[in-house]
Amino acid sequence: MPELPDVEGRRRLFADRVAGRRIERVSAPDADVLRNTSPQGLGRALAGRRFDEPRRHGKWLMTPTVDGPEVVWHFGMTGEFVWADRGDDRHRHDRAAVVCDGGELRLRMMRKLGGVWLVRAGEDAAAVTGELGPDALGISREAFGEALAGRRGGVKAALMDQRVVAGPGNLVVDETLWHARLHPRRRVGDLSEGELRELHRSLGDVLRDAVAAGRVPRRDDWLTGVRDDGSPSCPRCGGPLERGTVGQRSTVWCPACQG
DNA sequence: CAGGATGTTGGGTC
DNA sequence: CGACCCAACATCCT
Repeated sequence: MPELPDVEGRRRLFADRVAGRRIERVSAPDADVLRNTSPQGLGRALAGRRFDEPRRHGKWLMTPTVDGPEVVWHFGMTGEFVWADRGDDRHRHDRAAVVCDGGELRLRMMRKLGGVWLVRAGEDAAAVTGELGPDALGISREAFGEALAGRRGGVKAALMDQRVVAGPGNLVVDETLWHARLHPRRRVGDLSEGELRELHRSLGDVLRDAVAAGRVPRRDDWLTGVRDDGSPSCPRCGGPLERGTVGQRSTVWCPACQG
């Protein structure tokens, strides 16, 4: 699930339940999800410290400790946080846990595509995340225009590129293009000023509603609610939706609405 | 059994 | 360098 709204939901869980807690130790039955450290290394770096307020950039979550190192999380396609009582039975996909006073934070992740990184004080989380464009949530019309300026490829590929704007994933991008009535294969350079404005507005609408839901919601009046149907119909015009591959990703769009 | 799934990286080509 | 394509990663589901 994890696209920007899903990661924002995890950030909120962390802020509500984990920030301020004293860290006792780390356990990682699947040590390979710790990408640049070991269970022992992470435990030594964190034990005795307290988590500070988390922040998010795109699909990345940064959870600093007070005056100490920070932990950087990426959820891949299947990762989530679970706040559990200490010692509760582990789910088979609980890959790592940070044991705190009063509970433990689990990283539950079926496919191990995400991971956990340790960023020591003085190091830069950007070395882990790589280059990221401006966060897509609340991005201004001006910053959005600058991010897309000079792009020669298709609009779906551009919005999926985390170096252009950070946060949108496959579902959010399809949803945004459907809201904006733009075909996913349109070239960025061919979009009119009005179409760019509509694209920016749609991205904001989709992200705002999804963030409020704490995840990308399945809604009957959105593409998300029908895109997995056998023969999906457009929630707007009722016509048949089309499926294909755009920008190397499975894509759904309405051939009647999206010109 | 084959193929696909909300993500990213690293390789290669033009 | 930019755009695009593919394979790989790990696991479950249809």
